[in-house]
Amino acid sequence: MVRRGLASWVAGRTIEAVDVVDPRSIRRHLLGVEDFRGNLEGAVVADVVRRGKFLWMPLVDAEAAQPASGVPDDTAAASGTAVSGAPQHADDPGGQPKVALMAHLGMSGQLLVQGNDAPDEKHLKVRLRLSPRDGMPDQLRFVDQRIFGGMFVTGMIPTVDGAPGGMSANPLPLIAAEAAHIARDPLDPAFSFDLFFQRLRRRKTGLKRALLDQTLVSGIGNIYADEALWRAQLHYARATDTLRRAEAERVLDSAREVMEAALAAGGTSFDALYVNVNGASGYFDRSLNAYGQEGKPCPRCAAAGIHSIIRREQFMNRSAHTCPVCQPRPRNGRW
DNA sequence: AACGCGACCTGCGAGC
DNA sequence: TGCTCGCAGGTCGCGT
Repeated sequence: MVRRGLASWVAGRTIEAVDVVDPRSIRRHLLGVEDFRGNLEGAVVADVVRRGKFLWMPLVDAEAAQPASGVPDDTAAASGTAVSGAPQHADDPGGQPKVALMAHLGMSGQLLVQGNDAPDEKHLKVRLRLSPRDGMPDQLRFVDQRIFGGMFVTGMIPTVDGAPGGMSANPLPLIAAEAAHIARDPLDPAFSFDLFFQRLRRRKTGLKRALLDQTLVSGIGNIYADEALWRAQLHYARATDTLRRAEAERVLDSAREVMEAALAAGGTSFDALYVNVNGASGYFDRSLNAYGQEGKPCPRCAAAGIHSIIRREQFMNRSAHTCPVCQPRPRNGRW
């Protein structure tokens, strides 16, 4: 929903100019702000791809544009090997993408498509001026209150499994190098439950810890984890090596439901395109059953006429919210 | 391999 | 009223 919306606005358009309003948001681009701009200006956005909380835009050269420069040699070489043999991108005027503009939205980041007359947002960090297109605003803005997120340019490398790198309309078996260590998220069509379950069972850890490990499954943060566990009626400390297949399916299905509900609420709330990986505050306000509900009745138990109060515990320097009745703590690390 | 923890950053609410 | 303080979140990197 989020990514699809963005792609329809920006894919195929040239980045004509880049304003870095706050260089702190370019922190992870090691070659600096000037190199960041140099890589983007003149490039064409080929697509918008998402994996977990990373969202990137593969870039191709405009036919008359200067080649991108300043990309580290190792990533350039890696992407070079990927080019041969990969299928040609249908809408790609300049060959296979070698680099991508990466955005991580962190906690509070947003990508906004805005017209030139829209006033700057208070926390505007980066402004991309796009080539004009009829009926569409001309700016893509990165807005971030807390600077947990950021933008940078990274190389494109082949995916390990040969499947598309992430969720996209025009998938290529390439992935932005900085996201290559991130597992597919449960909404990705190429997500493999079998692979996930196999790796989960081999872990000797607790279920929530595993859900938060982005190298095992991505897109699930503290809030989604608590909500998914509540829906699946599983405790956060449940040992992963005792988890039955049906239980793992249940918690993943629950995570999908939570993610979809949050994305649906977040992707449609503004006229201008509004992207916020955290999901809509509206969704959080209305639909949370466990997270942040300490001291309130468990909705499921209440519906069954049972009195039970959501409990909050310290966990991983964060918090874990559970219903003591319908998410009982496992005994002996087992059930 | 698993895991804990500090750092990063800023708005907000609690407490004084 | 105005101040300080602690907390919240995702990710990374380091130490164990």
